[in-house]
Amino acid sequence: MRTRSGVEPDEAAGLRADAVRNRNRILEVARKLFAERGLDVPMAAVARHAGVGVATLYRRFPTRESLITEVFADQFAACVSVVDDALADPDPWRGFCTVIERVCAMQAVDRGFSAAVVAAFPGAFDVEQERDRALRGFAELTRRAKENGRLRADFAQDDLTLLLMANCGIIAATAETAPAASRRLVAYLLDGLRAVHAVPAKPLPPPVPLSLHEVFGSPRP
Amino acid sequence: MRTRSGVEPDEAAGLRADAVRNRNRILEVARKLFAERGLDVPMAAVARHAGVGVATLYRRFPTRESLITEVFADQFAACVSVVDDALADPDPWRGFCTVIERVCAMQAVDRGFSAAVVAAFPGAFDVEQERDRALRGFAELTRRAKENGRLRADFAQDDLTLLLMANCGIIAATAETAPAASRRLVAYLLDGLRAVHAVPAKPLPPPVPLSLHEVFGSPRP
DNA sequence: GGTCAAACGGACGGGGTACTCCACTTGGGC
DNA sequence: GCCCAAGTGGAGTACCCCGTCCGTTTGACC
Repeated sequence: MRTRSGVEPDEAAGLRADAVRNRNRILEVARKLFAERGLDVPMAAVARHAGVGVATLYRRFPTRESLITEVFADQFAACVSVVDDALADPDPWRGFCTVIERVCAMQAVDRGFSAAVVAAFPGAFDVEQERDRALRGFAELTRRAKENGRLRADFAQDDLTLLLMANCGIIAATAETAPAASRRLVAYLLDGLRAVHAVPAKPLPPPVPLSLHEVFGSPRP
Repeated sequence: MRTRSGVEPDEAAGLRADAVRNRNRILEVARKLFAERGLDVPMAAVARHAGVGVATLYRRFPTRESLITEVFADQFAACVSVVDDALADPDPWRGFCTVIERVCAMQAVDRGFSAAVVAAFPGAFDVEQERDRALRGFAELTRRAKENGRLRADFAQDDLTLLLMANCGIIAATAETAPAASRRLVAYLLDGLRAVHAVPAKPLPPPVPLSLHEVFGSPRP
């Protein structure tokens, strides 16, 4: 798993020593606040908790999104490697389940990450790139799992998004029980996603094309 | 289904004619705005669209919650009768499915109602009472459906809440496609809820006690 | 140690929302 | 038609949040 700890490689290059220190404190604090309270923590609160003026925060991260994408870069990278691991599993169905279980679990312990996954900023180069890579990998995984006969054939790519949105809903409405609640939802869903050879239930309603960032598209006239 | 149209029975009693008129316009407008934009529409916006001063709005509905509960009273009542209908169905599993499908569909066409169901204000006499009645009916329904062997035995009461929260998550993250997306989620979930006689999947994680209003419990220090 | 660009912090203007106050208007009983 | 309590609208207050500006401090290179 690729990580960002150690000497900051790229973004912090050329910064003065105190600036790097502050930058790290900001990221650390933001990570914690986002995890606890979600993505709409006031910028001023982040600055205050980091023991830093707002100006410093804004100089390092001109927009809230830039802060968010940097904060969750590790987690997004982790998602990619979750998919990679799963692709290495000889049992594609087990791999498929693992991906969903692990990503949902990551969402459950971090309100901010949960929301970030669903919002999934267009324009954040890094994130977009990694997301696409993860999605391609996941597509391959579903292909194999269907071929293998364990995943129902009418599963659509966009159903992953559906699932993550649903999980996000549970996490948003839930406090310390989020992980347990999420696990239970996931268990039901995975059960619904199995190709059962018993009586097939009614045919599935048609798949829905879902972009991971149409959250921003809600009309506010 | 009990409805509130016609001459306002209780809440509007003793009001002057123009006051009643304004009250209705407020409710009408609020219903539309909540449905489109969710529950956090500014009170001033409601007043403006209703062609009324803010003071008028606040005199009739001192708190936002009082407005919300009044606006969605019909829908909550409709939920009760959905459950009642389902209890009348000789096939308890079909009844069970119908309840979930219909309530989720109601959520899907109304962002505000979707959020209101999950928030489900403690202290709103009416709503609390109706909710409990609906929950009791639903409990009876699940009992019968399990006895009948079509609903998996490890289904817990609180799983309904889980399901509604998940559905709410999809609706919040989705625009005009909400109903279609919701239908698909529900189909998967109901499939996962069936008692399949084929290979049983892994045992379910333990049930989670969920109150329908712990949304307000998120700590903000 | 001296220099200076980089970095800093807090004050500030702009915009938005919740809720109240008060001078004016009006419905409806007489 | 008169009267007055009920009703009304909009201005006003008190927040909270975003993002910038500017006078001051400090790290790093000489």
